[in-house]
Amino acid sequence: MQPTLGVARALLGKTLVRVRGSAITAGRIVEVEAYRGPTDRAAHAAGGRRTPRNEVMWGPAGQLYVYFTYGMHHCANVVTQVEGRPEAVLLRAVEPLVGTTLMRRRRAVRRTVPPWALGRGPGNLCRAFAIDRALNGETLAGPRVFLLDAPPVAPHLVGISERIGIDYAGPDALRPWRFFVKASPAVSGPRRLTTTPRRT
DNA sequence: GACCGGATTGGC
DNA sequence: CCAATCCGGTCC
Repeated sequence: MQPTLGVARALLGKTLVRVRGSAITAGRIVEVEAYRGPTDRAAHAAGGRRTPRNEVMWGPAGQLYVYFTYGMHHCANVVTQVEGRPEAVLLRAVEPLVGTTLMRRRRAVRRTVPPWALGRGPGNLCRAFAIDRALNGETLAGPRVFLLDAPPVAPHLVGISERIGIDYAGPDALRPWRFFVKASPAVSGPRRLTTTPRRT
């Protein structure tokens, strides 16, 4: 089983596809973050916490872990390890490829918002792709959500930084577990690098 | 059962 | 900088 940092890195460039009835949206994953089980204070499974909300994280790899936060946003993760080992990769941004009109309607944004911004940020991504808790535990090989494989993004094109929005995590807030495609306009948050890209 | 704060976002 | 707006986690 590939380590979660490797999965995160490998997810960059792949296409996320969402099918709902006849409606199809798809986008290229350009920003992700790794969250690693009990020892990661930023993770929902920090300290070994196992609750109804994060139960899917404790399950096998290849499922979607979707949670609701700030009273209004959903965040989607890919579970990455075997049962009993709660690690996941948060999908933070995609570049829309298919269904931009539908994404715009779901987002309910003004026409001045450019297409490349429709999947920028974890909450916006979920809204554009109609991902909510109904998809928590959904397999990523299923009819409603799946990934299309793609060659890895070349290391020199990948930025690495601290994860966003986890200041409460103490020293773990500094871990360089965010990966993004440097050239993509759809990347959310700062592009400052804390680490030089390397093999993972 | 109460209380606190969030893996966010957009507007001022 | 800050409000929005529910829910989950924690502790009583």
